[in-house]
Amino acid sequence: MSTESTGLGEPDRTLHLLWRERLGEPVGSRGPKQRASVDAVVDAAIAIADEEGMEALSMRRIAERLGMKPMSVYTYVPGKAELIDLMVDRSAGEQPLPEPAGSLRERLEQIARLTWNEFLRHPWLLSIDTSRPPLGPNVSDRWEWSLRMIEGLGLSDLDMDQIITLVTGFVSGPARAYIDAERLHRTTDETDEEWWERNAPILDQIMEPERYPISGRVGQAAGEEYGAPSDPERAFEFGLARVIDGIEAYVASASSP
Amino acid sequence: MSTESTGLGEPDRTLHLLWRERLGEPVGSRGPKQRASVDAVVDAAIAIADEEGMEALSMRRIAERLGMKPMSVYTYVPGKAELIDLMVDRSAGEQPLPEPAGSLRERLEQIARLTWNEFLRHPWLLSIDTSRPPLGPNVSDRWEWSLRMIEGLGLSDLDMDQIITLVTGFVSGPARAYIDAERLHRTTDETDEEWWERNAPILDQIMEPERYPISGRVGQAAGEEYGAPSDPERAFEFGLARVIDGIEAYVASASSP
DNA sequence: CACTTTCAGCGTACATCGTACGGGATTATT
DNA sequence: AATAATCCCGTACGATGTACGCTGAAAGTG
Repeated sequence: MSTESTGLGEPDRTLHLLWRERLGEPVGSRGPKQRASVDAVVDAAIAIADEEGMEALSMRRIAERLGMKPMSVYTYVPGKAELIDLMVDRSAGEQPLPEPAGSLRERLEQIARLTWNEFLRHPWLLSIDTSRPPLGPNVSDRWEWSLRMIEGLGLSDLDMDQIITLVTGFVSGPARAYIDAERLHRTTDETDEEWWERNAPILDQIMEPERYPISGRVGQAAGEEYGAPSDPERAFEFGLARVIDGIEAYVASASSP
Repeated sequence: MSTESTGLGEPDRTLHLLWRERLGEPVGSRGPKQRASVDAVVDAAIAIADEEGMEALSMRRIAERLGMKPMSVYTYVPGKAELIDLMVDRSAGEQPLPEPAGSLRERLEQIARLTWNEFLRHPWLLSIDTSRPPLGPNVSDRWEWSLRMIEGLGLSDLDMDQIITLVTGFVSGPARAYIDAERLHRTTDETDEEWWERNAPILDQIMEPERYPISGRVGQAAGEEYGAPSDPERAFEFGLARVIDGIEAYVASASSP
């Protein structure tokens, strides 16, 4: 139930693993051939996390998937903490990063949608504490790309940093809601209506309606409009539009005087 | 109360625990006196999570803190999952919810700062999947209060819902960064400069500067301005101002025509 | 060829976790 | 006094991450 974190492993060891492709492999190793590879381990881990969630990810399950015994995984990866860093960086490299083009609004939307897509592909990213992201090649490339999208607008370096942080940070909220709703539908056979019919009697008995007039009204309106308790995709579009409006206004006022 | 209802499963149990105070206790229990209480368990759990983080929270540690044996905790709480729901709802009730007053901007700020404070008091809230919040009394009160803060502006019910979601959702990003930075300072004896001096040589060797011109420039500018790798409190203020600007513009356009 | 060095793979073991089960101790009701 | 309910806890099970050290395969060296 508790969340995993990035950046917990040995920095030295982790960095060398993250940048292994651009560093060149150590040549002339003596022992037996490796049966697998770091990439195979990371792929297996991501596959498990995608299919069954982060709580199902264990070193033993990874080994099983690769046809090895548990301890053999440690031949490729120092531990679980470092493996998670590798998973995050690998996920960050899946989508192409197109050359900057279009209006500011279009560019910020592109950044946000890229992040959105990544969360939908790999829901487990949301159960990971990525506050201190691993400084791997793909994460770094993506950061550079994001900044390049808003380069040349007359913004200070600090403003650029804060704007990108705001846009990408915003996405996690609605993405969480989306993933959660989807998982609920997949896990249980219950429809939203059935769930509501099962819980409503208890809530009716417990929550005095006169204490929650606005929640009640808003909740009902939302339910009728969405045909569900929530519509995260819509929340994403709504929030994104507001955030970009705010940023546009700021850029206009910060670059003109 | 002792009905082993086949129709109602887990949510039933959790809801009754959450609303236990307003439901009234079952009177005339036969067995031995209880040595502790649900509140004592929840308090102990929150204390542990506050002091040592979510990963240190275990049923055994809670028992230890209460002077009982591990399995006795299950007398008060069905399991760890339910306990976490109780922790979240209890945390939501710590701060007073003042009557709505002031401009829209001031009100939205108040909502955001309340959320911000809550995350700083209880950092473990950030390592919890709160996408489907427990429908407890404090969480419900807070939701109602938030909606009441923007009632009467001519907004549709859906817009109200989405605006509150946006404002509170935004906070988690910078709060995560803040907590993480603070934890890093407390955990290690290293200053930011020492950390950088230790990692810079590796990064210099690995990351070709010509591939990351903007990141390099922005990172350096930020470092010099903040005297640290980041300044989450500033990011919070910056982002909040943008988000509210965007919402204000929307409210003006949505309520006038 | 024989011999040495190195390292992949894995068997075993340990501490820690959540919690199912069932039994003794304690109390209020009958 | 008998009965029924209920707290507390001893024991145990399966799962987790991973430390340690062995075995045998492959490469380098003579």
